[in-house]
Amino acid sequence: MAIEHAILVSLLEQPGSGYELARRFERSIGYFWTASHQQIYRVLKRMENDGWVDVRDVPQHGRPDKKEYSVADLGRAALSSWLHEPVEPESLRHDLAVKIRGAAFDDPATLIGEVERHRQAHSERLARYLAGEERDFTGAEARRPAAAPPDAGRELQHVVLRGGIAYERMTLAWLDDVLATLHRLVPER
Amino acid sequence: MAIEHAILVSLLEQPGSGYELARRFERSIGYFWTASHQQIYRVLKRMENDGWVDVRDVPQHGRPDKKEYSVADLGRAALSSWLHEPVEPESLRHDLAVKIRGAAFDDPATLIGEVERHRQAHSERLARYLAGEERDFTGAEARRPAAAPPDAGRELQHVVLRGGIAYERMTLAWLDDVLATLHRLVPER
DNA sequence: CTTGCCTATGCAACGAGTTGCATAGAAGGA
DNA sequence: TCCTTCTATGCAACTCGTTGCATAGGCAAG
Repeated sequence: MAIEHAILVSLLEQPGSGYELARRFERSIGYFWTASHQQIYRVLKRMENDGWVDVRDVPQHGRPDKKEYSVADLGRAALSSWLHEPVEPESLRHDLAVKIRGAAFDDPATLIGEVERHRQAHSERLARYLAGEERDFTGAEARRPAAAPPDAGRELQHVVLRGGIAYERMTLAWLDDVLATLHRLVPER
Repeated sequence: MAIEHAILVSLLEQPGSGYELARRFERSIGYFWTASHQQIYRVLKRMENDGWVDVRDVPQHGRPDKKEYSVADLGRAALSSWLHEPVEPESLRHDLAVKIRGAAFDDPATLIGEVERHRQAHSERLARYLAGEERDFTGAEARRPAAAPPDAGRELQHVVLRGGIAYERMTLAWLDDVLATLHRLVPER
């Protein structure tokens, strides 16, 4: 119900093509909302028909032309009205949790490798988030003169990123808990 | 890709009807995997056709008869093979994060009420989880004689619940961070 | 020179999930 | 008495998201 809105936000932060949006969804925006390029193209077309976005053909040399999308007035209005209506607090879809409870009816040892894999993946995500934070928010380069006006967009992007960091840290701690529990249940004789 | 597996785990823990499963999905299992009754009935029918579950008609007095499902050998095998194959580390779908970044292009003040609502909902979830932990795992009633064999299923259910608790605590702390950030951006003059 | 990757856009088919509606008897409160 | 809630099962329509495939030029490595 909200891919449109994620795209609107991303295009407001920076206009771009479907392809560029797809890459952003692999990075910043995608940290808390994923989308494949097929889906993005389909939704962009619908948004164009609804007058939410404007398109501009951008010829390029050495690579295919692209269509640069930007947010139209109708799109801005749609985003605004969505921001004013309540959304449900999210609920988790956690395959791994199902597997862990399922392990009671199988050999818990088979899960150890899987949990370690997830731990690795989350550890890499955390490293990426922290690098992004250092680069964009807390690094020396990122610091601006004290007189500069506080930038609401920057502040809000940062607090969302802090959420991602907190999530990954919590998940890593939990996965360690899971591993300790599994090792207790499977004493390697 | 895994509602079937969540149902199999739930039925292995305790056989039951579609209606009972739907209620479990509102409680324990549903803490990390949600499903509506319509979906559950549809999937149960498919699982029955595939021979993953057995059905038994249970006549009741004073209320409609029910169909009690239990896991068949094929279902157990399907669960086992799923447990042995890797799943992708989950990625978040967080409407609120999109809204927060979107607030940069609208009035951030409108979000404060929404964030407080989410805070309230997560606070209630945490209270429910903690009550469940006290009741089933750490309470005096729950304690069993030291000589009792360690129950793998119980241990695994508990570590999953600890994950839910950690998630809610982390989310509450983050929402406080978000609220502080929003109040900083909207100094109520 | 061929193989594979990167940019760039898109269709078609399928599967998963949501929303709305329907049925039906029993129990309990206004 | 009527209205709502609870138990219990299910269909139909729709939207959302994934997977597989297709096209096509440029660029770099082997």
